[in-house]
Amino acid sequence: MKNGNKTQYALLGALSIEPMSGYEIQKMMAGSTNHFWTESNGQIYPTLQQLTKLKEVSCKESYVGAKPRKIYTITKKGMQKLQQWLLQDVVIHPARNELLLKLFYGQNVPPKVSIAHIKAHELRCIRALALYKDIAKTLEKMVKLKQRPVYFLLTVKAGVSLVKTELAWCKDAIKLINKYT
Amino acid sequence: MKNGNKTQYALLGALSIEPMSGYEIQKMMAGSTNHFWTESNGQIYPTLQQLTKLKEVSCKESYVGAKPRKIYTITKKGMQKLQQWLLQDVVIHPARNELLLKLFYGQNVPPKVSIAHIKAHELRCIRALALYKDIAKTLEKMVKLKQRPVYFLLTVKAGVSLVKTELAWCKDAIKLINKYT
DNA sequence: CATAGCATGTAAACAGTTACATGATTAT
DNA sequence: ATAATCATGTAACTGTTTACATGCTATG
Repeated sequence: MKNGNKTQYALLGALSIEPMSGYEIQKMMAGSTNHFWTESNGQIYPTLQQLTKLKEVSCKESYVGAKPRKIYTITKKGMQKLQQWLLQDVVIHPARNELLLKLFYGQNVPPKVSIAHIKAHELRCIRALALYKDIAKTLEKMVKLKQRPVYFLLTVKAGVSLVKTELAWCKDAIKLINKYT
Repeated sequence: MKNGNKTQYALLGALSIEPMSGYEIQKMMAGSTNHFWTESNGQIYPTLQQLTKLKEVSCKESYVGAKPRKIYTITKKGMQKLQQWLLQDVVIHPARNELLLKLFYGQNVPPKVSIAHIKAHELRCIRALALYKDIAKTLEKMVKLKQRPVYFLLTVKAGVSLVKTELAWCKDAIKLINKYT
């Protein structure tokens, strides 16, 4: 596990909130970080084992009936590693947007094809926006009551405003295609 | 080379504009698709060889002095493959945003750390915006004169509006942190 | 008793970057 | 001369997803 591996930091971060099992980390991420970070279980389980070996997390098995659950807790060493990473400059890694790639080469197909791609994207955005707005509203109240740190709210707000911008761009883009093809 | 490999489509698309060498494809992408798509030379050269084997591009060596340059041209077969891909629904692959990940776990470090990350992002955005705006202005004129398809303009406009939104979000985010920590 | 969800894990295949290697050409 | 850039390519490493395998538990 090299230093560039970000899965480890995502997991340490999750465990900095509270002790969790691998499965719970997955569910937690699905409901909160999914729009800017995902991890597959093929990454989560091996990485948790590696972090255990490095003593950056500790593992306690608890049983619900005969069913074992491994609850991981971040250690002091793990916490220090997480903090050290948080202090470092953000590393930008190039984005890949398949929609924009297809539109860029849209000249090779009829305009209605590109318009259909944009309309499909509009739908995805509308769905995402509804989701984020609910989460943002709830978080906003909790932040004001100091029941939750402001940091979660920031990321949701980023999601909301970016999706709104994309929606406006979709409308604009369709108009442009209709006008100039 | 499986069907999911998108590098091949990015290259076929590039060659649908005009015949180019691998090096020129790289340069072209650096100046136009970089904000939504990049390819490294470790991907470009092998993929061009595979596409040649599949007869989706043809290769002609030209010499500038003793220096060989391989100019690739898209074939009918390659064009059909590109079009078929353009017709297919856009496949969304999960985004990864390290800035938002670090902010999400910002509770573990002093607020000034998160604010510094956001300010660094602001700088990146300002630089990107200046770049995109120039390109957008030029393209806009060319589109109106029908000297260039509208599709390039769409992707730059997406870049401009997203970066503007990010800039506004940065200001908002810093205010929120200052208020609630 | 079947099905969905809980829970953990592995292996294979694929994707992608980085560093290295090579050598010509152009500009200073 | 020497540095930068043009130009092509390979190999090693790392990262990531997908599909598979396993088996328990709760619900209708």
